[in-house]
Amino acid sequence: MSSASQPRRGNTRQRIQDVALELFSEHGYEKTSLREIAEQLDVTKAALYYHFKTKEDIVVSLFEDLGRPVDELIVWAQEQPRTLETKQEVIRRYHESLRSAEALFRFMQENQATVRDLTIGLRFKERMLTLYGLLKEDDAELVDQVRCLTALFTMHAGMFAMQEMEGDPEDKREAVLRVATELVTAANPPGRRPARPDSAQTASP
Amino acid sequence: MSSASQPRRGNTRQRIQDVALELFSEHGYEKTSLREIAEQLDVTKAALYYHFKTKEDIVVSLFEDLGRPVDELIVWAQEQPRTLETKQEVIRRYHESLRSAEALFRFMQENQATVRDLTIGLRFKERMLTLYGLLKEDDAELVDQVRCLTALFTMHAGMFAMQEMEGDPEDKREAVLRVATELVTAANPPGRRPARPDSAQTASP
Amino acid sequence: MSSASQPRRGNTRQRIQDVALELFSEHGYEKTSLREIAEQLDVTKAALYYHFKTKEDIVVSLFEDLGRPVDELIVWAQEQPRTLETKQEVIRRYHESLRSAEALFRFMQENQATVRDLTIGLRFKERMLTLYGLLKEDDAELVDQVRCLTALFTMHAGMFAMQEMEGDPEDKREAVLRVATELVTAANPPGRRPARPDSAQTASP
Amino acid sequence: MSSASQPRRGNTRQRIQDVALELFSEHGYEKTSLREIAEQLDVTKAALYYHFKTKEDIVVSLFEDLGRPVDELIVWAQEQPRTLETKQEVIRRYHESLRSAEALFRFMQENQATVRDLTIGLRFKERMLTLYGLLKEDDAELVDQVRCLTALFTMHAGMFAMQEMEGDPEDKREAVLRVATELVTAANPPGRRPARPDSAQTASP
DNA sequence: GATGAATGAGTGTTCATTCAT
DNA sequence: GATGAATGAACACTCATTCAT
Repeated sequence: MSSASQPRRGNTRQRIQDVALELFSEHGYEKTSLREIAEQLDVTKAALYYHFKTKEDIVVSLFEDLGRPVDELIVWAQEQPRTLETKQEVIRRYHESLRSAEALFRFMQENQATVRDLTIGLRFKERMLTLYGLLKEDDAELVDQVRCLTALFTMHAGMFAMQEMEGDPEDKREAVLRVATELVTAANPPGRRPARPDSAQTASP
Repeated sequence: MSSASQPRRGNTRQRIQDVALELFSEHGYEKTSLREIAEQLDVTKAALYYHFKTKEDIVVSLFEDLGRPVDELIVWAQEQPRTLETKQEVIRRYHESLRSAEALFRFMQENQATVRDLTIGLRFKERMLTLYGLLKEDDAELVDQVRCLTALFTMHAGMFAMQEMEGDPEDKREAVLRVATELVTAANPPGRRPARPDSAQTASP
Repeated sequence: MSSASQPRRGNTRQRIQDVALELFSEHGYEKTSLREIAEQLDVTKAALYYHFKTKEDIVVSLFEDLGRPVDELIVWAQEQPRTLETKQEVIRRYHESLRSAEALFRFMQENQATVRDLTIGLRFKERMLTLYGLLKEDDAELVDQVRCLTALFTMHAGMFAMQEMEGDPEDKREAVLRVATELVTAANPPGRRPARPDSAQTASP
Repeated sequence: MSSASQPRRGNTRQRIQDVALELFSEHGYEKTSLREIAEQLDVTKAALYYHFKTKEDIVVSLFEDLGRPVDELIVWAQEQPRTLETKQEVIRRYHESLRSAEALFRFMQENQATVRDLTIGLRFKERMLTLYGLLKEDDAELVDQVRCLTALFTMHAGMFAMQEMEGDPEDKREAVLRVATELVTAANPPGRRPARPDSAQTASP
């Protein structure tokens, strides 16, 4: 029942994360200063330091909080049989995770040079490599390796690039998902014969 | 007959570009200071300002010098009939341009948030959109639009991601090219029936 | 009961203003660097920026704080009948204001070229024009207009030039006031006949 | 026969002075950089150094070239009997000198803080004191000293302030001259009784 | 008579961070 | 749970000046 205008009690940490993520993903990490964040929240810079040890720490917390679904997805996938269906499901779930943490992924996509130097850079890279490992065959040919990588990148880069195009957002999202699925399917031929992308609809069994 | 100790030759501008590009692409634009660049060249910061009006101006000059081949490619493509063969050739040539300006494209790929705020951000975006327009059919379906975008992104992102994997660099490059070609081919079906990605070999005429 | 070594009191802002005004009026605005100001205060440059947004902002604050009496004088004068007595009183009070903000006016007098480009340049000019408007008749002849302007300038320029001459400061001040009063009196003839400067003693009724 | 567009032969020194004076008087000495001057002349900064040893040297040369008439006036005046008529003539001639070197005097008027630190600062001050000495009686009372000073300042400050007012420039100039003459006349009473400013028309002998 | 290339010392400004309160 | 006041290190940039050519 608290009035809307007054600063809410215990949610400052969350509000910092929200504002920080918005600014980081909009202007970039380096170009977003703690002063800006503080001003937008109408607190002092020092207040940020009560909740986070450093600027980098804010990013780490965002990565951990918003990236959790992906980690869970990885854990799940590692318990599954490595069939094509599993892989398609990985794509589908990853696509869903991206949607719910869009700003974070946009930030990581557009600030790669920066992120690389941050502590999470390594963790992010490892995560991507793990996902990649889940998608490709162990003895996959080079072209199929590229297909798997591309499947992942499509979802990252594609989504943001698509945003500026016309069309219903849901439709665009689905198109991206379909191409990613297609790629992963093509990269995982049944036995020795490559699967037909056509047969790789988004439809789940 | 110039002494070896004083390199007061006319190549300073070029040397600045080289070092700057190396540092920009390695540590990012914001994290590379003009002091670093100057120190690595063993000149003063002020010397940089003799050759370039601002830090941003260095990037602009790099973009203009190294990006010229792509602009020429675009001019060429616009004069060609918009057949599948032309599009495949666009991919091939673009792939080749990327190779010769690898550091620049890595920089632009990994510093998107920064580049967006630079003057060249807009120009780069326009260039990508033009290329994209050259690849896709006018009335292409959403999925085919995504395929074309992905073809381009694969070459950008894929190349850098691949670098860290094992295998012969030339082989990897070729695999990337093949997937990109495949995607563009699939996005440009003959008549009304969409082509199967599988049938989209790199096969040249 | 605070220890003598750390002057971390709440007067820093004021101290910055004091030192800045002293240096600005002594060496000029451009030739006074923030480093100098900071050093003289034994704080860092960054501390200045905690209290003032920019270098110019320091000047603005000085102008606003020290110039207030003049603004009040203007408000007062605008409520009075526009008689010769009022005008003489304006001169007297303005003369008094100059005394209490001597350094500021010296700064503005000696850095006109600089001040013109500052935000306060316009405000200062407007203030002078308002004062001028309060002194002169609406349909004053050119010569009388010049007399009013000169009355004001005498107080500005005269006071600083006089400082270097010998004689009791109070006497010099009074002489300046007398000439200014004389000029304004001459510029405001009773009816059609110009008043005799002689009759314009500083003596108030 | 030289075309108007091409840089004329031997007049570069003069052109530098012209441009420099214009910029100095418009933006101030410190805010005018040699780069600006060079750019406006379409030569390099180094070219300026062929003609002038330092930036300050440009000002010195301006002061010497444009201020010569005043020095000549002083020489002339020192040979004259120190009568009121001579003094009035000094005012008249000084007024004329100001007109022909308007930009220089505007510069010196508006950059006093700067000029004070320049070599010419002292020379200018001495010149003013000499003029002042020529105008006032040896045993003049304080008020009369102020009148003489004001006479000089009116011509400096008044002229620039008047410029922004409406009215025929020549008329304004004459009004300034008249007030200055009036002041000097009032400061030089016949016998022991002070003259009335009123009786101090610009009337020439 | 002038340029091309450079320097050294400085400028105002911003930043992430600290800490006593 | 947060602030007020400050710091140290850095930054992009500008300036007057120099000198070999």
